[in-house]
Formats: sequence, C-alpha cells, structure tokens
Amino acid sequence: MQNKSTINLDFTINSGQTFLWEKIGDAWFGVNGGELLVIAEPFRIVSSSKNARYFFRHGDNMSKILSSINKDTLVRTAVEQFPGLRLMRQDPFQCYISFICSSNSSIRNIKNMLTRLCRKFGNKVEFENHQFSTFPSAGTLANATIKDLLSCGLGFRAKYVREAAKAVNSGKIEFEALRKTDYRTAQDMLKTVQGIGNKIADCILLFSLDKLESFPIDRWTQRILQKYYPEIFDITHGKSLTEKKYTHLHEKIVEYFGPYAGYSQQFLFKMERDLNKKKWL
DNA sequence: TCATCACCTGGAGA
DNA sequence: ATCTCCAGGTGAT
Repeated sequence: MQNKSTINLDFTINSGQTFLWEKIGDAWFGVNGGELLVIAEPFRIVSSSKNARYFFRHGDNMSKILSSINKDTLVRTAVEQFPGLRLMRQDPFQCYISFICSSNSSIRNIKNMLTRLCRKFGNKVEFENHQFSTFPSAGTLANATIKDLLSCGLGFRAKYVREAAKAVNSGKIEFEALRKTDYRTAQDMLKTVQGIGNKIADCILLFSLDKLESFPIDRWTQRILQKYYPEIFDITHGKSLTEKKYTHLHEKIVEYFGPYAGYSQQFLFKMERDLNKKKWL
C-alpha cells in the first residue's frame, strides 16, 4: 500500500475531469489556463511552475477525505483499485468553457474542440521541442466571431461559449467570488449562463472552485446510483433529471457520502467507466 | 412543474 | 466505403 499522499497521474488525468493533457514519454503535458504544466510519473514536477502543487490539490488531507467517504464496500473497492486518484483544482475559466463544450458530446470530441480553440486563440508555448498552445483568455473568446468559434467544431455550443466568455469578461461572473461563497449560491450564479445547467455547474464547482460536496449527476452517475444503490437513491430509469429531482438527489447524496461527496463521485465514476472499457485521453 | 425534442459535430460500430 | 447512432446536457415548447 503506497502512501496516501502519492498522486497517480494516469488515474487522475484519465478520470474525466480534464481534457487538455497529453503523455509524451514518461511525462504528462497539460494546458491549464495560460500555462503549461509538465509532470513526470512517478509524480515529479518538471516545469518550474509553482502552481502545480496547487493544481493537484496538494493540501488536501487525503486520509481524512478517504476515511470520510468510506461508506460502503463499493467506495472502498474503488479507492483501493485507484490509489492516488485525486481531484484537480483547474483554472476556472478553462474548466467553465470546457464543460460548456462537454454538453451532449464525447470526451474525444470535447478534447478536439478545446485543442482547436487553443490553437486558434491561445498563445504558442514550447517545451523541449514540443509545441503547445495555452488556453485563450476570457477577453479573447468574448471578442471572437461565431464563425471562428464554429471553425473549431463547437457547433451549437459556439454561442454559449461566446456569451459565457462575455459574462466573465464583463465581471458578471467572478470566479474568485464564487470560490468564496457557498455551494448553492455559486451554483445558482453559474446557471444564469446559457449552456450551464446543474450538471455542468457541478463540474465547474468541483473541478475548479473547491466545492467538494458537488457531485455532478450525469448519465454515468445515474447508472452507478441505480446499479449499486437502488435502495438508497431513487433513480427514475433512463430519463434526464428535472431541476427538482436533481436538487433532491444531490441532497440525498451529500447526506449519504458526506461533505467530500465529490471525491466519492470521482472514484466511482472512474471505476464504472473503466469497467465498461470507455476510452479516456 | 414536467415530458419531449432538437441540437452541431465527429468518432465508433454496423 | 457509407451509413447510422450517439456521446459525461441544455433550452425551448
């Protein structure tokens, strides 16, 4: 059993929370906002970025968190199966745009869209002869034409992305204020943006704004809950959740999994996707 | 308040 | 090759 504080990069990156990472040799290269993170496995920060520790939530007390979410054998199995799987603390703007793009799409497609956005609107950076492009700023995307956004393959999401960028650029959405406020208030604020519903708001809150009680409920999560917890959570089969049901279900989830429910979600999600041999990055 | 349905696009599977 | 189906949802009706 390895140290609980050791981060497993492969598990962490390939758990659906982030999209712009690429493995070259034994190193992972990841775009996070305006910077490039380079991390080798076993976990070692290669680039000089001071933000890498922050990004990987180095301060999280994992023994406390893992013991908190250890509610049943299923969670216990998932935690044992994926030691070192962690949540990330991503650049909020990138996370926000990424999950707006995730709507009704697949991981492969989302990654393609975001990569094209970076290439078209971001800054070029080079590391050991490898070329990358950073994530565009809110100002840049707010001023992009719909035509240019469509050329990145965004489809119906193009107008959402531009309006979302405008909301940030104008100060209507302030991530650091959302980070400080409570879960529900932050979620309501995010949902005022077109293209952001409960699920996407929860992803942004969990993966970039420190709301660890957030538990994004999507097709997979629903499948997990009805497959393994039919007695505890009442999931209406196959149908999309209404506003009221989503909120009610989330309350039940936090009641059961506790204040770090988001971490339990990450382990269960990873486990079930791997079980179904779903591809990651 | 709830149920249906359309939606851009490009992989994956038939 | 060519086609169909659908993917980590959301908004409009």
